[in-house]
Amino acid sequence: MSEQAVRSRSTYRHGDLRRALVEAGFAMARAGGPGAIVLREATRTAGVSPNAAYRHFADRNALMLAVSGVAQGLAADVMEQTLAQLPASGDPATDARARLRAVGRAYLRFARDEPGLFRTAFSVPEDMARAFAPDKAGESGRTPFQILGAVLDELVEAGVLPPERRPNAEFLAWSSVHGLGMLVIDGPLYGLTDDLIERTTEHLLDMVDRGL
Amino acid sequence: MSEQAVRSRSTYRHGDLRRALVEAGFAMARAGGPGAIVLREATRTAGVSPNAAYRHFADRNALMLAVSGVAQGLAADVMEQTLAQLPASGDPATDARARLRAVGRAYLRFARDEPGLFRTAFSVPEDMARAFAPDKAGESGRTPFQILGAVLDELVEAGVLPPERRPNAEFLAWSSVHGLGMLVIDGPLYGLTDDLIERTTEHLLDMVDRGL
DNA sequence: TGTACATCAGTGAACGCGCGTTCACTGATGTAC
DNA sequence: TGTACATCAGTGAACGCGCGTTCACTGATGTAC
Repeated sequence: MSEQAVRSRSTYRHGDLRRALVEAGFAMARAGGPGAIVLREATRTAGVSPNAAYRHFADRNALMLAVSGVAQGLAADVMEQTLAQLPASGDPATDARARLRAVGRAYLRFARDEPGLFRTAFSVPEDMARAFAPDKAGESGRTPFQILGAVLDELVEAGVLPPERRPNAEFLAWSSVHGLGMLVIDGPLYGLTDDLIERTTEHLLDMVDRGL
Repeated sequence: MSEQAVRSRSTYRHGDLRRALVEAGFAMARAGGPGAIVLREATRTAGVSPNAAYRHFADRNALMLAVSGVAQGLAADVMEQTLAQLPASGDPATDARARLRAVGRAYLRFARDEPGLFRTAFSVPEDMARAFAPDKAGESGRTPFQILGAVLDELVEAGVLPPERRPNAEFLAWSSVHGLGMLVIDGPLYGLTDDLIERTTEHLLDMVDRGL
C-alpha cells in the first residue's frame, strides 16, 4: 500500500490513479479474495470520486482482472525465488525432478500464505490465451504457467519425461497442486492441520513425479 | 423445483418450509454457485416472509451448507451410477483400477455438467469432519469422499496399491481431479475446448493411476 | 515566448437495486385434562 | 368428547448498509502556432 494512495491530494489530477486503484484492489483481494474487491472502496482509498475509476477500467471486472494479473506475477516471483535457492547436484535428471517439486511446493506455499491472492490469481475465469500475457509475469518476465512449462522442458531434456508425454503436461501437474490448494484453503479440507497438509503435499509431489 | 414451492399457500403454516428453502437455494446454486444463494429470494420462491427462514436456519451460511450437502449427495449419486454401469472383467486388479478411473471421470463430469452445484458442493470452506456427515450422502448413503475411499480400499485388496500408501491417498486422487475441475470451470483453463478437456482428463487419470 | 485551445482526468449527484437480519407480533395447531 | 392453553411457525415493518454505474459537468494540463 503506497503512501500516495492514502495521502490526500493537493492536485486536481491524481497522477497515478490506475496504479492506485490496482493497489487498493490488491489489498482487498489479499484480505478476502476476488469477491472482496470493491470498486467504490478502491476509489475511496485513492481519494477520488467513485466514477473516476471508469477513466481507467471499463468496469469492476476489468479492475479485478488487473489485480489478478498482479497476483499471478507475485506467484511467479515466489516460484522463481524457490527455484533460485535450489542447489544444483550436478545430475540433470535429479535436478530437473527437484525443480519440478520445488515449483509445486512454491505454488502450494503461496496458496497457504496468501489464500486471498491465490484465489484472485488462479480462481477467476479467463481463457488460457491470457495465461501467457505479459501483464501476468513476475519480475523475471515469466508467468507461473511458463515457469512450470520450462521446468517440464528440463525434465524432457534430462531424459526423465518421455517427449510424447510432454504436450499439455502442464495441465496435469498444475491440476494436482491447484486442487490440493483449493481443497485446503476453500473447500472440504479446510482446517486440516499444517502437519498433515505438508505431508500430503510431499505425497502429492511423489505421485506427480512418478505418474507424469 | 417442486410445485409446492411456487404454488401460493392457502394455509397459514407452510408445512415444509425448510425443504422448500433448500430447494430454492439449490436452484440458485445450480445457476450461479454458492455465492448466488440469496436468502430473501429463497423465501420469495417459497411464498413466505423474509424472516420466516430464521425458523429453520441460523443464518444465510447455514442455508448454504444445507444446499452444499444436497449438492454433495448429488455428486455421490453420479459417482455411484457410473460405478454401477461398469462391467466387471473378472480380474480384481483391472477392475479396481477401472473403478478408480470411473470415479475420477464422474467427478469431472459433474464439475462440467453442473459447475454451479460442483462449486457449491466442493468449494465451500468446511472442516473435514463434516465430509463424513450423513447429510452429504447420496441415495446409497455414502458421501463422495467415502466412495473414493472404498475404491482405494479395493485397490489395496487387489494388490495394486501398496498398503503403506493407502493412508490419505484420497487426498492425492481427489486433489488431481478437483484441481482440473476448478481450473476448467472457474480458473485460467476456462474456455478450453471440450476435446482438450477430455483428453487431459484421461491423461490426468493415467498419471494418478501410475503415480498413486 | 506567449497565448488559444483541445483534451480528457477528474467532480457531484443521482439512479436503481437488493441484501441479511432484528423486533415485536399473531394466530393455527396439537395436546392435556 | 369438548375445551383451555402452550407452542412456535409464521407476519409486517423496519434498520442499516453499500454497491456498480451513468449523466452532465469542470478545470488542469500540454501542445500547436
